[in-house]
Amino acid sequence: MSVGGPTGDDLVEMLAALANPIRLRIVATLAGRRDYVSQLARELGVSRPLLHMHLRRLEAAGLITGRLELSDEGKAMKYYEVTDFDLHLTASAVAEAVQTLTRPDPGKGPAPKEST
Amino acid sequence: MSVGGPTGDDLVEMLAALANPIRLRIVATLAGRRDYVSQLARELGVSRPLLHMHLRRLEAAGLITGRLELSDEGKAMKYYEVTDFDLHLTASAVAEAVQTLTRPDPGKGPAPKEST
DNA sequence: TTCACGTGTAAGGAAAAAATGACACGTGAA
DNA sequence: TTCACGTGTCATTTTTTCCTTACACGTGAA
Repeated sequence: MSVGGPTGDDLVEMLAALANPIRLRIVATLAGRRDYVSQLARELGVSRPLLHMHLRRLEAAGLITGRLELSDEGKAMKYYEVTDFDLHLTASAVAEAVQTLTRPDPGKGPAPKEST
Repeated sequence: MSVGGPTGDDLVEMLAALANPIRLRIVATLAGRRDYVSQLARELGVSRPLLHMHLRRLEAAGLITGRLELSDEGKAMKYYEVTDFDLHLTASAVAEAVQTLTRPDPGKGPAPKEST
């Protein structure tokens, strides 16, 4: 059971990628049909540079993929589409993923001991 | 079916709450047994003020709950435990949640139009 | 009283994320 | 050539998070 899921680090990256209104809307939009950057920017009402950053983040997390294509008019269009990710989050799933966390991120020392 | 899931805003909050190594480890730890703040801080190797902040964030997202109890020695102990949340994330689930997003967060105007 | 251990919060700085604006480059059509 | 539309990046500012330090309060035991 439990698809084994992503590693702890990957999970954090995916969650961080989804934990943003704009990126959530990007995923939602691409869930219906693939789209190219400029068009997507217009539909979402965000600037291209900003959209570009969000797209990179989503793609880095493996939630969307983009590829450059040439339109009939010879223009380079970058089309993005969603990958069919499937994250099932429960406390136990999190517990499992945490075992593969390589960024404990605190100083890794025993503890910051404060009162001694 | 599809539990109907949380609203878009709630989803963003939950995702943001989970998108952090420390908070993920908190959830993982509490998935096994409930625990009180100071003890949890020692186990995770983080300072109490820091843990406190993370706990608040998790509780605000509805992923954990805490209640103050009096120990036999009369000390006030705040015990936290995980709620049995169950988030199923797919592109279509995101698309559904986005419909209830109240923080489009961009200026809400049509678009920043840049070249015209 | 003092110490150990529990609770909590407020102030301030460092670091990361989000957002904007100004660029540069390429192509087809007027 | 110039315009419209596509691609991309870099530099900078604004905003959020994250984290530490320091403090305050309460109780039981030495």
